[in-house]
Amino acid sequence: MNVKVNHSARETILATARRVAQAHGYGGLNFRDIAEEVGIKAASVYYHFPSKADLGAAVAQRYWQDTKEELEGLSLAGDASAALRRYPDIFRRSLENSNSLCLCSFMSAEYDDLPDSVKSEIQVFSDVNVAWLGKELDAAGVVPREKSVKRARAIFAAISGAQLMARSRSDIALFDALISSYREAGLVPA
Amino acid sequence: MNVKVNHSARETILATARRVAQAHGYGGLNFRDIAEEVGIKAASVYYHFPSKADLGAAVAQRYWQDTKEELEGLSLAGDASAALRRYPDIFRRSLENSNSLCLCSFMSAEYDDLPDSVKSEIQVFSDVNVAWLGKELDAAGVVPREKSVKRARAIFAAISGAQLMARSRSDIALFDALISSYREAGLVPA
DNA sequence: ACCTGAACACCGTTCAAGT
DNA sequence: ACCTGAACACCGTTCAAGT
Repeated sequence: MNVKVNHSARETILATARRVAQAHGYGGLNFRDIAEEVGIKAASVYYHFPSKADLGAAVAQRYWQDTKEELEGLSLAGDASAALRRYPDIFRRSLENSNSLCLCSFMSAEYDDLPDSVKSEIQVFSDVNVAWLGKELDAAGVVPREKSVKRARAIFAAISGAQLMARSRSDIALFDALISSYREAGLVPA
Repeated sequence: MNVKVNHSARETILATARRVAQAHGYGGLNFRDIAEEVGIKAASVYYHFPSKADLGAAVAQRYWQDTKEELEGLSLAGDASAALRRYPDIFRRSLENSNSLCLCSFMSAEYDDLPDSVKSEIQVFSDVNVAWLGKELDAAGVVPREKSVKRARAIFAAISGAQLMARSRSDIALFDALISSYREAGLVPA
């Protein structure tokens, strides 16, 4: 696996903005704070991203691209059942990481206040997740083929909700209990 | 049923703030816009609510109180199975109402930026929902008694997630499909 | 190519002062 | 009791100027 570490200011801005957005949302993103963390001035951020909408869209795009790569890695690491079993861990890791929320969930809440370019990038995020889940559900054969996309959406929504509820209590054990309950009920493959 | 219409400025502020918070979150609450809608000046709002934290906490408290009343009404209207069947409609109605999100979901996303007083009120909201669901699940006998609270939490989290995903697409049919999928999978009583 | 100081318009919030 | 003008701090953005 080729891990690329990029030290350019643009990449540092992107990484910082992503962290901020997962904790405070698009509305909580502000160029002055990001600039301070990166070690440049707010006005300099505009050299790399001409507007807040551009920064937000770039962050959201990178977010789904990274997730897509991670999901592809999951697929390669084992069979479909194993991949599905490990899927919730992606959401768990956000919580482990300073009680962070999925960027897509936060921005879904902020839907009314999002520029169109940001909206469409976060929709790609859920599309990527649903497509991956549908494919793995098909491969695992746990659900009739014609139901796999519908079930994929349900799993994505339910796990997003579990992460949101766990965040509101800063309680990772609650997240685990919710996933376990989804499995017991038969929504999520065990 | 005694419907009380209250015309005091305080009540009008509360109702306006609730609507704004369900669309734009706690961060999106702003005294100038609320004041304009109410017909007073921004500074006057501070007479009724000494700080934004106080307004937020009052809105969140009223929100769970109203929901509690609505749930009690649901319990009285039929047996436990019927009540459980109609539970998702509460979340559906928010979407029908200008694609609004549950206040608790929005504020769970904003957790890091919430005053403690607001945090604790929105936690009461989920407590109220989980307690009601647990009670009805027990009465309906759809799940072993010792699992009813765990299942109640799972249902609440999953339905919250469905509402969030549907909002991000402005698509009520998606909400319906998700709930239907939860029922097919056996998570939510059909 | 990349960065900055300084400024602009705007907004959330505060508070002393009004009636 | 209820409201307001005026001020403050902050934020997104611009731009001429620096290296």
